[in-house]
Amino acid sequence: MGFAARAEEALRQGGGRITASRRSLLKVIEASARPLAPRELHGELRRKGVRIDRVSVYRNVAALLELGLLHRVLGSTAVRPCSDRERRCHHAIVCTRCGSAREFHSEALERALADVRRNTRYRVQGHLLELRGLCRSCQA
Amino acid sequence: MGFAARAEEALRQGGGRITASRRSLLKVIEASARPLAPRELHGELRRKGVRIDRVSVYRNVAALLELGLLHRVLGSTAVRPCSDRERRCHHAIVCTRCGSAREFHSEALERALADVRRNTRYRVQGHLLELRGLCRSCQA
DNA sequence: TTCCTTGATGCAACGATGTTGCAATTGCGC
DNA sequence: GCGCAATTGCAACATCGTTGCATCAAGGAA
Repeated sequence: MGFAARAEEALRQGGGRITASRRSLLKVIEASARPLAPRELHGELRRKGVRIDRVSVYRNVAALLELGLLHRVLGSTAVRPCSDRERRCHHAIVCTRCGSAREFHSEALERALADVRRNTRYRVQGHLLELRGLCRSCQA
Repeated sequence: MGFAARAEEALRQGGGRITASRRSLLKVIEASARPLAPRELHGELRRKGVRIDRVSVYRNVAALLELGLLHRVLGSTAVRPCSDRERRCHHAIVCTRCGSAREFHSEALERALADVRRNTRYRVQGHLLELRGLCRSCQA
């Protein structure tokens, strides 16, 4: 199931409504190969002729983050759809040139993190992890 | 060598000058147990009677980041001193309650990251990693 | 289909944060 | 001390995100 469809379902289940602007927003997020910041989302929508206020973009992005449907790229306000099978711990690698993102999962990494968790005096609640690099096509 | 001393040395080597406000800023950063955002640094300095403009705080923080003397906490503008032995790859764990930060190093983690690096089609350039949790005293 | 409730939107105003240009100041090598 | 250039302070500006409130419209009920 695509991101937009999943999001609509989740919004509905939370007592939300599916408006035209919302649908357009979800479509833009789904269609983008790279994470987009609220202002970029707004610009993209306007370019497409969708008349939507930037406030609504902010509010919708906030709602989608709240529902766990979006991830925020570390150190930026850009967001991207969470992977479909979100239960496992996923991390992302973001292209420093074009901004495209891919999620990955590594058992070894999970084990190493669990290790760190055990060896610290902190009570670990979570972690932020993101790789940076050049994607396949940007390596040319 | 403390952070302030290291920073003064690095600034001097880069052709910089050591002004009174700079010295105070470095002292505040060094003395703080937790990462501070520019506006917090400014507030702290004013509270101490140091007359400094917020613009100067921004410019100095930028310079120190540029020199690799400060780290920025992920997802915030707060900064903290880099560890003295900065050559090894260090990561931080930040207390979600009081904001205090500790650096840590894990061989297993490094190995796991190297593993991920090998298994992706991206040409990895770097990574962002930070743990979140409760420090010893905030667990009470 | 039409009505009605209430969530969603647009607008305007505001607040916080960070930046830039420029004149005045001051560190520091001479 | 002197003078150059780095640094600072000030003011104005740009960006980004938020809030209050009146209006609109989604979608369930009749």
